[in-house]
Amino acid sequence: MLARFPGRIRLPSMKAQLQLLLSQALAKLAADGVIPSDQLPAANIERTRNPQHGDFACNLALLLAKAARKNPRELAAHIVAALPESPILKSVEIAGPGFINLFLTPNAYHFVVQGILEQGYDYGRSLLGRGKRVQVEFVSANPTGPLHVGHGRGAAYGATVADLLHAIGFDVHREYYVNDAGRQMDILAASVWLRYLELCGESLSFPSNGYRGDYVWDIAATLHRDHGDAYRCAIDTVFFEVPPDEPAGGDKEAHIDALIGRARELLGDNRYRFVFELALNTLLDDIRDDLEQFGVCYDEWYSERSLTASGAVNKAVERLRSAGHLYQKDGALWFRSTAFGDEKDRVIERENGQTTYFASDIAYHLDKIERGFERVIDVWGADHHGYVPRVKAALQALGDDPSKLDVLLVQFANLYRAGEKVQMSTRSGSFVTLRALRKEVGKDAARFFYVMRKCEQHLDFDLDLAKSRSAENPVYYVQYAHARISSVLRQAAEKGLTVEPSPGMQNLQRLTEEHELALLQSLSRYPETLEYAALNEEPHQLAQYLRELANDFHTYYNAHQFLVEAPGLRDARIKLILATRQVLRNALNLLGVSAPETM
RNA sequence: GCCUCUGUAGCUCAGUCGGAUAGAGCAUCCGCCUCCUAAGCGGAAGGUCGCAGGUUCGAAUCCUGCCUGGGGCACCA
Repeated sequence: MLARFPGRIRLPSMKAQLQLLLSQALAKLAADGVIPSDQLPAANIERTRNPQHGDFACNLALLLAKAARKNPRELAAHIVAALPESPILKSVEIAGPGFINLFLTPNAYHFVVQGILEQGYDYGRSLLGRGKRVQVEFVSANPTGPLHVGHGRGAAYGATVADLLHAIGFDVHREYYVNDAGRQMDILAASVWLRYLELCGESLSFPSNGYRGDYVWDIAATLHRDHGDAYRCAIDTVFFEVPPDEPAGGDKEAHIDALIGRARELLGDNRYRFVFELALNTLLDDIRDDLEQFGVCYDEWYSERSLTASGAVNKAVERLRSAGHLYQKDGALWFRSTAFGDEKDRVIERENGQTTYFASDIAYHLDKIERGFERVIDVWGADHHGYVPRVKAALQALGDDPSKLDVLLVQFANLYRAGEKVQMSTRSGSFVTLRALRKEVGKDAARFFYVMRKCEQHLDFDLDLAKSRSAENPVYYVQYAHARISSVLRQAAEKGLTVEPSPGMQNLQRLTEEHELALLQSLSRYPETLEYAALNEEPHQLAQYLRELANDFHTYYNAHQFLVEAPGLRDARIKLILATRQVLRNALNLLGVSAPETM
């Protein structure tokens, strides 16, 4: 669905047009021998903060002065002289130590409105990524319980990064790695079975290390409703010779492991498998549904178990072995990851013969590379950061380029209600689920708030603010701008005022008010903002931009009437706000936030 | 102890891979609706960019050291 590859040729953005002019100037100077022709720098320009410095400023002369053996101002004069003519360039000035300040014509901005109206949904999108294949793996929470608010941040962040990359022309593959193997899943299966036994009327002491959430009861109830006593065993046989639990002075791990073993033994393979699958599928369905309602979709759900079944894990282990990176110690099989920068070696296969989670992960990442992704992005919780060096070490040991893998670490999100931090703990089961958060603040606010901060920042999520229908709430603020424009357009239609269908330039030249120029300037910034946000995996840049754009619009709204008598000016203003609405839509859409027509 | 993220206005945070006078939103104070949604707008005030050195034309940004806070250092996933 989202894999649709952008087909339409887009106009270069305002910034790209200027950069082209500057690189042409540089090429000319290089040909004339004014500057060294080797390693020409990219023609970087930036928006100025001070309008007296023009619309864009360029520091090329400062950067090249040394290599050209000229003083910066002199070199700047050469660059300016070499600049080709352009209809968007009004004037050029050399300022300060050697900055080249570029002043644009009013028409340059009027072209922007025209471009937005012509390109619509595609405005801001580009082909920069050249269809390069990128995989983005995110959330990948264990299906041992519903998603909580921490996963929510990874979901919003990962989905937005993927959408941003797609928007600038990458071929993006979104993937969820399902940890459907391993001990945690067995603990879940055992927990469900024990709750089921309780529903059958058995009384028992629930293991301290088992899963205690209500959803475990729900799955057990399903099992009991559909299958009656078919999975029931006498409680004495279940706990017979099981080592004591922690509260009874024993070891909780040994206790739960023994219970898992007993479940397998008493139920037999088929019946155990059934309980296990019921639990897994119920939770996976729940997670899938949860994410879907959060506007987060995947191209693939990749099963950890399939890696073992297909022999991929063994293959990865064998490749490491034959390359001489494995050794035996203390009965276990170790990977010498320290040879590739990790701080200690890691176990691949445990003493009991089972491969570790790490072994699966090596196989998984090897598989990602083998599937032909030129770039692999993993979005992990920051608590997993210690895991990065060993995965990269494995890729390197296998002869792959570890720099293809980019691990983005997302810091924790704390919820605040009435100024107080909401206490959460997995152990007590008191964590807040993503579903509950969505129900409380809505999808739009949740998506927006999650990506408002850069991912390495701890996020303080103010629930009251997210719910408030006021100007302080950035989501409402931005959405309100969209609704306001829609409202104006409705009234224009009611009054029978039509907009010229052609996005022609004539009337746009009437846009000369200060507020209009500010709005035009913001609209022109959208493509470069999107590109920057995507390349740096920083959705918050887009959120920030939306607030600024909405602010420019609200200011304009308060200062001027749009539906004025003069038809030419009215047409121009309507086009301007139409363009504004389009950009608001495009950006909100990329963040997974709706753009309402009314509020 | 080691690794990692963080420290910018009273609070929450931006700051475009080194640029010109460090920005925004809250909160505080002062203003703006007979007018397209006041869920809005304008203005004022607010700063030793954690601290100390270094790199250079130029540092909130890069390097080193120290301090503060979060997280991580399993034959768990």
